[in-house]
Amino acid sequence: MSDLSPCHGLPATVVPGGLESAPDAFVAFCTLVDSHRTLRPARGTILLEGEAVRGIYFLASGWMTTSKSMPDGHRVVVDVVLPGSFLDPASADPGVSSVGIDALTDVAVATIPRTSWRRLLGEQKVIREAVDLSVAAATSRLAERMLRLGRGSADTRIAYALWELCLRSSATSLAEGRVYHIPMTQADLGDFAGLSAVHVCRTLRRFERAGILSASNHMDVEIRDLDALARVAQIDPVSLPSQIIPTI
Amino acid sequence: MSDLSPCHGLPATVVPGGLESAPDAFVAFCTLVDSHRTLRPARGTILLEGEAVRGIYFLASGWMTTSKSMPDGHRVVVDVVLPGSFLDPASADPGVSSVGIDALTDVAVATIPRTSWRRLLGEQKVIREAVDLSVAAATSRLAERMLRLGRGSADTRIAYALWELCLRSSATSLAEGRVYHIPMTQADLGDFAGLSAVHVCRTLRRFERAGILSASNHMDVEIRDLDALARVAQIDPVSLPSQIIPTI
DNA sequence: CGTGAACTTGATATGCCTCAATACGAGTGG
DNA sequence: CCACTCGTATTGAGGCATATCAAGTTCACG
Repeated sequence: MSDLSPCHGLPATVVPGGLESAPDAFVAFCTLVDSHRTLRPARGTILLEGEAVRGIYFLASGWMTTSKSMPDGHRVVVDVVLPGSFLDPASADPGVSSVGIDALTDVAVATIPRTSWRRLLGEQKVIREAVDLSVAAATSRLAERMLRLGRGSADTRIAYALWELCLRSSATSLAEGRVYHIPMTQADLGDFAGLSAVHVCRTLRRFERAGILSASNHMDVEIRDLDALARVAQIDPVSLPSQIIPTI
Repeated sequence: MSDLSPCHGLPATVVPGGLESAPDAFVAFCTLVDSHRTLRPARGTILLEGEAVRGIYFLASGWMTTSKSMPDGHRVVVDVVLPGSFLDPASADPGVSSVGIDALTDVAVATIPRTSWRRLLGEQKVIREAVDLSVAAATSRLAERMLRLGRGSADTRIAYALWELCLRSSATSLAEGRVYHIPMTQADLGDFAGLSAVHVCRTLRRFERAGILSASNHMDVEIRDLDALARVAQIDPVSLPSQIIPTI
């Protein structure tokens, strides 16, 4: 869906797929993004839950999370945001954010004022379509994870989380023996999967003993038994990718 | 957000708010909806998870659910759909539904082909905006419930579910002593809140003994202690409505 | 080295699920 | 009018999975 492309001689910008074939839209998009691009450090807060929203976000590089918390302090990572993604944090009230945004790694992110954004969407049909597709994918992803949060065991939740992040973070498809890195602590992963950090750790160890995967060195993951992982995650490996990952 | 309005002399249609002030859009919308309107019986299946999607749905009357299931049979109600709502069941693959759709009550629902729908959105800015707002509200709602599914106790989940459904189903605001009906079984509510039907029952009884609410006669609910319910649900009664309910 | 963040592992408590039995209410047919 | 049935709700008993608390380890970084 996304492609690493140079953009106006500035540092490489990830742009939504499909734009290569529409030079007008491509240029308009890059101009807008580049004029609002900022850098933020890893582990920094980008937007607080309930805070005023200045516009939509486009993540050019790095990983971010959107999250929500309850008064008792419990937190859930609503979604993990990867490079090339749009993010509209607005709730039903367009001026109020429904989620908090945090940087997992150093990030380059553009905050695009809503008016400019709306204008661009009105003028460039290709971009409007890319955004609509991206929204559909995000919703499908939320639903998929909501299913596991609501009804899955800890095993299922962790297995699914690892699978989803592997799928999304790598252009190439999932394969046994593949090693990938997730820039999240076990506590983050717990908030993502609805588990305590301690139980994330136990579950990972159990997977490791069962020969399903290995996870070490701050979440370098190697999947050892793809079938077993799919079974535990309750995933259909064939249909899942096309449902949660937008295709060009 | 929605309003009961006569439409072309056909049975009353609920249309998105804001359209009254834009006669063109209003007529175009009603024409499209009415030409695709069908009636479905309560408890009937409208679309299966993974099935081919013919278009977007507009619910004119009645209640529906969107849901997902895991291979082991566990199910989650992703969202409850109320009259006046749009629903695009598409996943990242626009031809495949990410959720199943079921009727809770008798419903009047229009399945609008994606091409007609896209044309309407392109031509009528008001409708495009109403849809965008409705999508933002739905996403915010999902996030809010995801938080409780992932991290809340059974008490929190049920209290939140009841609060959300009361908020959304009544034009007037929440008030102590208000009685409202939820056309769902305890099993449905369990799938909505990520709990077994048995535990839904126990939780409701416990709430009743604690004087928080009464629920009888297949989910006629009366809220007796609004503050307690908000506390249990971990809700801010002031800010929640504007975040999950689109305003005209 | 010293410090702090992240991870690991153990012990304990409890919240929720599952199974099972029973009760209730609406609709149906005799 | 009653008997039957089916879906739904209620209540009890028991077990397991996960949270929480606590102690200890490892590792990166000063």
